Amino acid sequence: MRLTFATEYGCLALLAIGAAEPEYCRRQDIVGRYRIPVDFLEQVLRKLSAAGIVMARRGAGGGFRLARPASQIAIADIARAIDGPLAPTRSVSKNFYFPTPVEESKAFHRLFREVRDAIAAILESTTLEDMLEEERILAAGRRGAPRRGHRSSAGAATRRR
Amino acid sequence: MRLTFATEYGCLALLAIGAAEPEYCRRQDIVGRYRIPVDFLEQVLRKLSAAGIVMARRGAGGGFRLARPASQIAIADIARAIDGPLAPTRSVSKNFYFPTPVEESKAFHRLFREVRDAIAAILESTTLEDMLEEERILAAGRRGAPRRGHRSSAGAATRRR
DNA sequence: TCATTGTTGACTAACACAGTCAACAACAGT
DNA sequence: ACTGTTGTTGACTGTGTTAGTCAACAATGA
Repeated sequence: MRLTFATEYGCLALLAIGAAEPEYCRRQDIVGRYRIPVDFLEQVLRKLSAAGIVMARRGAGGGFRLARPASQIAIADIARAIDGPLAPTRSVSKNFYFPTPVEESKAFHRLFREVRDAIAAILESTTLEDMLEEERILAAGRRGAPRRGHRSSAGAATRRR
Repeated sequence: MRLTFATEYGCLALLAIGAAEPEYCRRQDIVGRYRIPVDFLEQVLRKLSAAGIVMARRGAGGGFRLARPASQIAIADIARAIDGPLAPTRSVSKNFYFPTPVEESKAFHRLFREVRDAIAAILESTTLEDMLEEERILAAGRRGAPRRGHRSSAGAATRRR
């Protein structure tokens, strides 16, 4: 796995789209909230749409919204839709397997698979809802105690799904 | 982190070099044991040498050997020497930090850091010695019960360091 | 001195990444 | 039916990375 800018932009975009639910969110609104080149964002949204993560509606009052509840969208789904394999190398990828030299060593092959599992464990069990909630808590924290040494620290998101 | 062929070849090469200890291991010996393009291997060994993981000696009876005991070489050292950052994205890399878009979201930034930590935890705590031993056990297992349903399964390598 | 070994730097084809662009298609309100 | 708003699609480009090759060079041991 290498998380490219595309996936990073995709995550930010989904934060904006998720926050706008159940309203449709325009590309301009996304670009207004986060610093993303609008023409590039277009491509990213296309992939998210093709993967069935967001749905679009054209015309006035149109835009994008989540195709299913945020609690049903794992971060792993997002990364895979945009950047492909989560695995550090193709030969240990479950969804994008392809042979690579490391298969010549059983030990290293097993180790890399272990890395893959560790990555997947985190990204599969964390949902977009977790991220939205974490952002909300942080925003509330900043409003609640405007300019103080933030004490509540927001904690890790609760894992569900 | 994306583990390229270079790192995969490097791991295999170190398996050969480690197994030859305390003798020097020639490039030809490495290429004999594992299927690696010799001219590419050259570049990989150069990086491992520059990183102080292997040392070389020229001339007859020369070759490569480990610059320190296999138990002191973490797999993370190998990957970093050859492919750079372990982190899934530069903005959460400790050794190769560089800003990326995801920093606009505290929640995602934290999540990606968590992924980085999970990867590092595995790769920092596993050493080349663990890999050599795992390979030895597997080889012995294959010799011990030549063509049977391998029952002993070799188990996970013990973590040290 | 000579064969053996590693060292260095340059080179390349193919592909991925990040970004841009223009023409097109659907939808809502009037 | 018209108009403006919004997403859709495909093509394009410059830069860097990946994987691999090559040739000239430098040290070492016998």
